[in-house]
Amino acid sequence: MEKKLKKRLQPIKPARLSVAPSRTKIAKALKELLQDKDFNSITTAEISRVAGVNEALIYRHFTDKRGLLHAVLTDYLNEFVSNLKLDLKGIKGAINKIRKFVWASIHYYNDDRVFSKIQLLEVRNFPGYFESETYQIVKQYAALLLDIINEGIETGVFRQDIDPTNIRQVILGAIEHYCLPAIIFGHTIKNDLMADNLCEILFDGITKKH
Amino acid sequence: MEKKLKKRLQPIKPARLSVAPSRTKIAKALKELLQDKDFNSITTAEISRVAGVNEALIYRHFTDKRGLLHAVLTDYLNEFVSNLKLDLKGIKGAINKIRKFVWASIHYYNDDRVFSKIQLLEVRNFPGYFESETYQIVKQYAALLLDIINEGIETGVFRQDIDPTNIRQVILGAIEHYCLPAIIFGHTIKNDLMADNLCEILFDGITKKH
Amino acid sequence: MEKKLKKRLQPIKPARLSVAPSRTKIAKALKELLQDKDFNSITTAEISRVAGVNEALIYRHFTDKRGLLHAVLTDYLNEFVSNLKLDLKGIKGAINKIRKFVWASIHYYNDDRVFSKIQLLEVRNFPGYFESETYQIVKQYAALLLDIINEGIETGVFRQDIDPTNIRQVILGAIEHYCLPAIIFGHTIKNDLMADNLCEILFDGITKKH
Amino acid sequence: MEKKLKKRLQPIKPARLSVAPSRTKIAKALKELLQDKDFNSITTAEISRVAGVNEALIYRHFTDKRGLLHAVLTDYLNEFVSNLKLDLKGIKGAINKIRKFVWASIHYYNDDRVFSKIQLLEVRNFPGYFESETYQIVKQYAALLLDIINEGIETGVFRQDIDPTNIRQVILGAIEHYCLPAIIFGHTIKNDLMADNLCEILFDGITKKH
DNA sequence: AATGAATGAGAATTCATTCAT
DNA sequence: GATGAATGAATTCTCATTCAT
Repeated sequence: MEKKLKKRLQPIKPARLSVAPSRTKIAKALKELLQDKDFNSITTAEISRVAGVNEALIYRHFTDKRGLLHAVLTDYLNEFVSNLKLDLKGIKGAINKIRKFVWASIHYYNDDRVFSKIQLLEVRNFPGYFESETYQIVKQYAALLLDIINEGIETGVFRQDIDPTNIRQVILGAIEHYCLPAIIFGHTIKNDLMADNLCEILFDGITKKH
Repeated sequence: MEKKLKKRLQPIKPARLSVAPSRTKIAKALKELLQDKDFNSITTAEISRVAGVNEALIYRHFTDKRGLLHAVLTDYLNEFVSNLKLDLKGIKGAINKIRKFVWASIHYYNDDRVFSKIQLLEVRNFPGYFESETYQIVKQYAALLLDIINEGIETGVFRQDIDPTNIRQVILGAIEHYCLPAIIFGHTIKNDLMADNLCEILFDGITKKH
Repeated sequence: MEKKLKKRLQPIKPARLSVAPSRTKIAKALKELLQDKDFNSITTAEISRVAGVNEALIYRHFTDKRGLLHAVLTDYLNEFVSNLKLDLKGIKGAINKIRKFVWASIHYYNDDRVFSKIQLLEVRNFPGYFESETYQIVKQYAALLLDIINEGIETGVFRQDIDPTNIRQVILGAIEHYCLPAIIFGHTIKNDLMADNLCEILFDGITKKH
Repeated sequence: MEKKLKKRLQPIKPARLSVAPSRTKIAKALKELLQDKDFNSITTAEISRVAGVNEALIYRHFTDKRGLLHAVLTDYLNEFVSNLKLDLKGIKGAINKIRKFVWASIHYYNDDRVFSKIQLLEVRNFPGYFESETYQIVKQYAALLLDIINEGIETGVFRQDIDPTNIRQVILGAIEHYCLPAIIFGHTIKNDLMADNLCEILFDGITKKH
């Protein structure tokens, strides 16, 4: 009875807080370190030191040093993709959806440089990345875009003479390379301007129309 | 004296063959190994074994293991860029030049998967890459494209309302992501078709024109 | 006193069942694991997983990982030695006793391969083994044999010109090496035949008698 | 020509000196350490420290920490077996050969305690031992004994009613267990006495003959 | 130009064990 | 009696790189 009382008196915690706090500390420590160094030059010793926990604990919570990274990335990407899905709700028309998609993607790359760097520069190089869960989420992201393109084609606003996956690749590549210099050299991206420009090109091409 | 005589009797070789044969062997060995593994998992021991030379010799010819890679990449990129420059000679009009540029780039990514993989997946992740000679050559490549775009704008075939460097990024990104899946999963790229599709989108955009 | 009372109130169980069930689970788990791996490559984590209990519980019931093994071995050896003592009861004559001893020993090695392996291959290598309780029981076993030999010498059936402990060593060694190949390579031992052969040699030697 | 001269002027070295001196140092260091600790508790760091060489050098000369041990054991056993073969030359009669075999084996166990300990207590427990080169040499040793036994049976001095491999196991076991206590507790073995006693028992058995 | 030998420095991972609850 | 969380300590092996010759 006393126990029950005690429990009730404690602040209500959201369910997600049930993950071990040390796990969170470790993840946080990695994120922090990624701000300054690339993943490969971060040691598990460092991570544990920054996290203030024992090195072995990393291996309780994650299979691996790389497992840790993927867990962190997965969390992050999941959040991004689900946010994006939400953002796209209620938007009418493939055109507008693409705009939103482009804008949000740029926003994401702009916002969290740590993850952008990993995503755009590091992770592809990791052995096993293309079999990882992380990559599965990236595929969801790409699938989202493909759906929009297909919708656009079906509703007659996008051209039908080109394979939609090709279109998708162009868009993804365009977004990425738009952002890449800023990521690499640490500039800020003007989100609105960039998104507008990019969509302009995507929708109407680079030739001058008369 | 005997040696000299011997040399003179041999067929005349171009100057560039004067580089030490061991240097070439080493470079070749690395290229060979890169076919199967990524650079980081190739050891200097392996390189020297495959090359059939002493491990220490790597350090006679190159500053570093990474130096070796950059040398190899530099050779490769130099060749590509100078070929591309040549290819562009005599072509009239920004449109046609872009077509050529796109086609040649895809051709390059399609042709030598080893270097494509390194270029698109690995090298960006290397510490110091963006200060490397290799990157300088890549910048030449990008500059080439920028020149064409500027020409197009000046001659009024390309739209003027968008920053040419942005246009360039879109094109570079589009090319890259067009090729990426094939690189990653080992498909062959249909060069002509891909180049045509890509240029279609680039020139006229993805919306349906009436 | 209270404790005693409490005990009396509980349903009457045979004394040995009073050991904590978790203790038994742990011991059982170790035995199970020993079937496939050697002791050193079994981890406490594994043991607890197989036992279905918490890892820390091992340290409630046993001082040590090794302590656990010794406890398990001790149980086992105790049973064997007391059985052997029983078996020898009522047998008349040193010769017959030796036969029984040999037969029973082979039977034991034949029967439980897990313990044979440990006994013949592993345990001697453990630091502190020769000070362990387990070893004390093995010494009882050896003492049993020595008694028989002494009896045989006193009753005039065994030769008196050789130190009985030497005789004992020969017998123990002979038994062991008779069984060793089967233990190592997993054959079955033909108990009766082996025991007969062995005794033949022991009793009369390997030279041909005329 | 000059080179040749130079070579000839150098002191003649035995071929075996051609093994890298560092290799020898490492092997020696291990042997030294084995005097006090068992193999598993010796670290590579220690070995290299005692050897006065770099730790990594161990891995140049040997595949493994265990590989090092096996190399050392192999050397040792090879020497022993070839000595034994030599010792047996010129001896007539299976009986005398067995005597020699027994005497030499005890001598060997008596002489180098380090190796005896490993051989009798440690090595059997190593994963992969029974597939190792070391074990192959031990098999040669056992084969040598089997040959003698077979000779004895053929020439009618040994009994024919028992499988020679069984006889062999008895002899090997007897030798081993004769020596074991001395190995374990560090006594010295009285080689002649022990060999005589052992042969007595082996040849004529333990029963009193009238 | 070439090499055999040697090395410094690191770094990930494993595990038995302890402690607070 | 039982447990989840945490940890200290250790250790093998890898590899790029250097140096004397």
